[in-house]
Amino acid sequence: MNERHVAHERDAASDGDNRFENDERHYDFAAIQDKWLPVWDELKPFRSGDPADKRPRKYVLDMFPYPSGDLHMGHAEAYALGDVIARYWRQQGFNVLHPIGWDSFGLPAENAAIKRGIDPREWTYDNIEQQRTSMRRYAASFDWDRVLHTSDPEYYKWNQWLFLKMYEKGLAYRKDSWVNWDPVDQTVLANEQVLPDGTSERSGALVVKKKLTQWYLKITDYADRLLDDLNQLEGSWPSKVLSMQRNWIGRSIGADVDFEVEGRAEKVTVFTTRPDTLHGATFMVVAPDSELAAELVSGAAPDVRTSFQEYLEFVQKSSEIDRMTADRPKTGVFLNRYAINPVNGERLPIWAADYVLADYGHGAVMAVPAHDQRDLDFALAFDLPIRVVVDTNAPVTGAIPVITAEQLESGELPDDIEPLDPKTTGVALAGEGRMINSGSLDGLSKRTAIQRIIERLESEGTGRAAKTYRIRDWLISRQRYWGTPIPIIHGQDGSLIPVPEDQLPVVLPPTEGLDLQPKGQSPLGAAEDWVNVANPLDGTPARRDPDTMDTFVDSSWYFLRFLDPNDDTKAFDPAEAEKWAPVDQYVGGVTHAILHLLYARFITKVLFDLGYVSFTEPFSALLNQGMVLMDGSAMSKSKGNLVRLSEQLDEHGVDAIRLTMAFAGPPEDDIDWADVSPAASAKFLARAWRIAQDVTSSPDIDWKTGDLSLRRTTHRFLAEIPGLVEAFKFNVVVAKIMELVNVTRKAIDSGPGAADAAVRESAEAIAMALNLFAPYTAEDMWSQLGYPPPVALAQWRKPSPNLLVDDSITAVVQVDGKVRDRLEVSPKISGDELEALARASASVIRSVGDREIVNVIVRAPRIVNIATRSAG
RNA sequence: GCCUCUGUAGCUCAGUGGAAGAGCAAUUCCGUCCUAAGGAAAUGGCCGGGGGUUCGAAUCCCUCCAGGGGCACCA
Repeated sequence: MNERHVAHERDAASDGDNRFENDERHYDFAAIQDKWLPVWDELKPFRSGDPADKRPRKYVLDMFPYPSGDLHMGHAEAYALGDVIARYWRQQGFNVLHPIGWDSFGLPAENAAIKRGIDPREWTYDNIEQQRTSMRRYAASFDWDRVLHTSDPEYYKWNQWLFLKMYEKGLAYRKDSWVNWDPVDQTVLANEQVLPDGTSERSGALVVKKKLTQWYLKITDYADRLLDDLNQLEGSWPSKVLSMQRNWIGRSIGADVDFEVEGRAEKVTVFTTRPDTLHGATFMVVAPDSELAAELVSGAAPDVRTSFQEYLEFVQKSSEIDRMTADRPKTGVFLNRYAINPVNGERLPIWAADYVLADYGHGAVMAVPAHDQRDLDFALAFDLPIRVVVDTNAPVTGAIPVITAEQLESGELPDDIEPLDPKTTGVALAGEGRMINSGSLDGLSKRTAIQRIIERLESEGTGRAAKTYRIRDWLISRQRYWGTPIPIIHGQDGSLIPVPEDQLPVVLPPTEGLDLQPKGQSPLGAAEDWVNVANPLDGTPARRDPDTMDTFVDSSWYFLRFLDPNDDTKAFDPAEAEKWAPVDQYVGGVTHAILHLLYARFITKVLFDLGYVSFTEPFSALLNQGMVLMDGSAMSKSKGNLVRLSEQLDEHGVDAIRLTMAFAGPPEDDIDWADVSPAASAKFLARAWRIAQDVTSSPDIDWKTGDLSLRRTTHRFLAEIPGLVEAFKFNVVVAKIMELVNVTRKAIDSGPGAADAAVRESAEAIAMALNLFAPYTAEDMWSQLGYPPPVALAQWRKPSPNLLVDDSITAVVQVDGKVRDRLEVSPKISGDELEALARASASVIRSVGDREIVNVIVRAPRIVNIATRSAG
C-alpha cells in the first residue's frame, strides 16, 4: 500500500527534486518497469523465427488463454512458471519458441454478447487486447511475432480443412444417437465435457439425454494407440494425468460370448472379462433402455410387458446423479425369457436391470454372482442362484497359501481369511484360486482357465477374445454461433457434400439480424443468406450445416499453427514442424487432463497418419501448475475472496508477484494467496538489487583474485541451479538465490568488501538467476553491473570444477551413535588414518571410558562410529 | 470401496542410510530527523504415531493415524 503510494507520487513528480531521485539505493519497481519494457519492445529478444539462427531449438508452450476479461491470478501463476522454463533454456543457449495466442471461440463470448446486445467479436477482441497489454507488462517472454486467435477466419479455415481431411478418411461421420444435452447452454456436449456427477463441465447444469443426429470424430479408432502411447510419456507427464487418461480410455480385455436365446433366431452376445467363470453364470442381465430389452419383451405376456414398461419409466425418470451413486439397491425386472449357456446348456433367466449400461459392451452381461459383486447384490435381492466356480482358498501354484501350518496347528486363523460362501457373506469372491464345478476347466488357475475357455469358444464358434473400451467417439457439433462452421453442405436429397477446399473458409455470417438466444438449434440456421447455397455438385438449392464445432477442435492442433500463424496457403509447414515439434515442454492446468490433452493427442496421431507430421505425441513433457486459492478455496467474486491481479501488480510490482508465484511451493501444488507474502518478495528483490548497486569492481576484473570462500559458494550455486530448474523445483531455486544474496551481503558488509571480484561474480550470478523470475530487477542489476541488455540472453556460467570441491571436510566421530568429536580432515583421507585420528581424540577416549570397543565403522572422510559394550 | 501422493521449525518447503536444514514470519538489539527501508543476533524440532532392520534411520521394511488427488454399477 505505502509502496504503491510512493511509486505513484514519484511518477507524478519525476522531474521535481524528489529525494528518492537522489537516493540510488532506493528500489523503485515502477520506475524499473517503465525503464525496461520499452527497451525490450525495441530489442525483441524473444523472437525465434530467424532462419539464420544456429542455436539448437526448444519449444516451450503455455496453454493459451480464453479471453474472458483481463488476466487473473491463475494466468499470472501459469505464465510465470512457463516463463521460468523458457528463460532457462535461452540461458542454456537454445533458440526458444515460446508463443502465445488466444482460444477465442466459445460460449462465454456468445453469452456476454447476448446479455449486452453486442457482437461476440467485439467482446472477444476487446478482451484479447486487454490481456495482450497485461501480458506484455507482465514481461512474459513471448515471441510476439507469432500471435494467433482461433476466432480469426485465417485460423478456423484450417479447422475446416482438418475436418474435411478427416471426413475423407471416414474419421468424421454423422450418426443418430443418445447425446448429452446441456439445457442451460442449449447445446450438445462431448462425453468428456460431462463431469462425473452428471453436470456440464461448463455451465454446471444437469445434463440430460436427447436423441439427435450429430457429427462425431472417430477417436475410438485410436483408443489402443492413445492408451499404449501413454507409456512413452511415463516420467515426463504427471502420473496423475496418465492415470486419468488410462481410466478414461478404459480398455478391458476379455471375451465375447454368444448365447442362444429361446425363441429368438439371433444369438445375444455379452462381453466379459472373466470368461473363466462361464460355468458360474446363473442368469443374464440386459440394459433396460437397450433395443435388445425392448425386443425381448415385445412378444411377452401383457403383465410382463407392463412391468417392464413401468421399470423402464422408473429408470428413465431417475436422474443421472441417482444412477451414478454407487451402493444404491439393485433394481430390475424379469423378462420371462431364457438364454442358453453355451458351455453347459443351462437355461439362464434374462432380466433387465439398470446396473447394466446400454452403451457399454453389448448392453448385456452374463451374471456370475459368486464372483462379481454387482451380480451378487442382484442375485441376493431377487433370490437367484449362486454357484461358486473358483475355489479362492485353494492356493494357486506360486501364490502364498492363505493359511499357514502354524495357524492350523494353533487354531489361530487369521480373521481376514476369505470365506467360501458368497451367499451368506454377501461378498463376491474376486480373488485368485482354482476352478471347480467347471467341467474340463476344473483345477486350472484363473489365467489358464481364461485361455482355455477362449480357445474352446473359438473352436465351437460361440465366442472369441475381445476388447472393449469406455471411451466414446467425440461429438463435435454444437448448436451455437461463436465457433467454426462445419464445412458441409446438405443436398436436397439428404446427401452430404463437403465444401470444396478452394471455397474455404466458410466464414461466420455477421450477427446483424440474427437471434443468438440459445433455443436448441443453431442460430446459423436462421441466417438465410448464409445457410442457403447452391449445391457445389449440380447447382441445386442446398443448405449449409448450421452447427459449429466444439472449440476443443480449435485447440487440438494450435501448437502447430504457431510455427507460422500467417501462412495462408496451409495449416502449417511440415518442414517447420520437423524443426520445432513436438512441443518440448507444455505447461498448463490439470483441468485439461482429459479433454484438451486427449483430443490434441488424437489429432496429432491423425495428422501423423495423413503424413503431415513425423511424430505421434504432441507434447513431450507436461507440467501441471496448481491453482491460486484464497483462504483455502477457489477465488470467485461471489465468494468475495477474489484477489485482483492488477491491484497486486500495482502494489508489489510485476517481479514480486512472479517471484511469489514461483516461491510459494512446488509448481504443481495449489497456492493459497493468504499464506504467501508478495511484500516479502518485493523486500527480497530490493535486497538483491542493492547487491548490484554496491558492487564497485568493473566487468573486466579477474575472477581469480576473488575471495575463495564466496567463489566456492557462487560456483556451487552455478552448478546446482540448472538441475533444480529442470526438475521444476523453482521454489528451491528461489531459496538458493536468497541464500546467495545473504552470503554476498555479508561479504560486502563484513567480508572482503564490495570491490572484491568474488562479490561481482556472485552479483552477476544472482542477476542471471533472477532473470528467470524477476526479469525487470534482473535487467536493472545487469545494467548496474555494466552490461548491455538483455540479461535474458546472457549465457549461464559454467562452474569451475576445482571450486566445487572443498579442501577440507568435517568428519564426525560417534560413540554408540552419539556425536563425540568433529575433525577437520582432507577429503582424501584414508579410512585407517581417520580411524587413528578418531581413536586418539580426547573426547572419544573419555566417552569410551572403560567400556570395550566391539566394532568401529569408518566411512572416510565423513564419519567414524565406535560401538562399545560394557566391559564386565 | 480401490489406486495414488503427501505428513520435517509458526508458514512454504529442501534433505532418500552417516552432524536435522533453507527461506519467510515472529523475537531482541543496532541504526535513522520522522516514516518506510537497512544491518546484527538469538530463539524455534519426540522429522505424524508404534514396531522392525542396521554400528547408525527423517531416509529402508511392516503397521496404524491424518490430509490431498484420481477412479468407482464399465461386466
